[in-house]
Amino acid sequence: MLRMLRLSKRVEYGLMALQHLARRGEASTVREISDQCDISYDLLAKIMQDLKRDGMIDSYQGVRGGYALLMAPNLITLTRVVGAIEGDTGITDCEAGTIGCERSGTCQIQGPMHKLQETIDRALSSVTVAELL
Amino acid sequence: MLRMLRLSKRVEYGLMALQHLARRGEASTVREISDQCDISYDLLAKIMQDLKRDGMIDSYQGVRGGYALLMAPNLITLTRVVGAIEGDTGITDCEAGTIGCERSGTCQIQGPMHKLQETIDRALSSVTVAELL
DNA sequence: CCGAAGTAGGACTCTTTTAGTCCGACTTAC
DNA sequence: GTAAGTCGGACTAAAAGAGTCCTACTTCGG
Repeated sequence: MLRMLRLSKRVEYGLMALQHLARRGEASTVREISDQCDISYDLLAKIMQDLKRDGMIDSYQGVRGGYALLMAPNLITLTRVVGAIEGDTGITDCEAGTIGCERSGTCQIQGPMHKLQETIDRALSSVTVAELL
Repeated sequence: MLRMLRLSKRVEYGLMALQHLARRGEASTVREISDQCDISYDLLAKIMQDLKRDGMIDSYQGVRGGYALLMAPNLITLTRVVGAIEGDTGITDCEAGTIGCERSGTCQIQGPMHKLQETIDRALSSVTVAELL
């Protein structure tokens, strides 16, 4: 019913996958992870590509290929995972900073919303993959 | 483009309306607020009803009617506004607690997500309408 | 050098949520 | 009794989210 203020499934799946990689010390295939975590293979495959593009994991192609962590789990913040998978987010249009909010002249809640945004960012950056283990 | 982890427009509008009511000491009509804040009249009308149902504002019907604050601005938390307008929210399906997450047996990130949820709740309850003035 | 097991990635489709509109009813001051 | 309000249901349109499909390209092992 409600989706506001919610993490996307893709971010959830990304976190699960990172957790899996961190627990297992070595590389895993998408199939392995999608089976164990019960996630759609195709969907997870895309997410892994996003995470790789960001640089927090690396990929090995061909048979016997897979993905492996490239950073220490305690250095991978939730902020970074969200950024890698979804691009920049923000509590409001303003904060997301995509296109200028057309109400910016009249809007009287920008300041407080900005402060709230900072608080939430702090919350997100305080959680790392290490916390998931 | 992106809506994840974002406040809904309805919550934004609700906050603007509450701010308006708090600044003006007396009752305002929906029309007044929707004009000044540049919000769709029909949409805002619905939101005001939600806020009233919650008890943070009261309504006066008939000509010369309108809405007025029923609580001190510093007692109206963002948590409460979100609750009044959207019902319960949560960072994940689990946390929203609507229906049991079908992955609850396998899911390995519940615990940490719960902690994150608490942090975000704390952030939301630390902001009140008084901060918007 | 071929095939199986991988990753890479574009283009879709289906569903849910959000935002916003429309309309008719009820209430009350003048 | 009518104009200016709130009340509230039903509806539509647009966008985001979740997931699928299909065709490459890469590489190990026989």
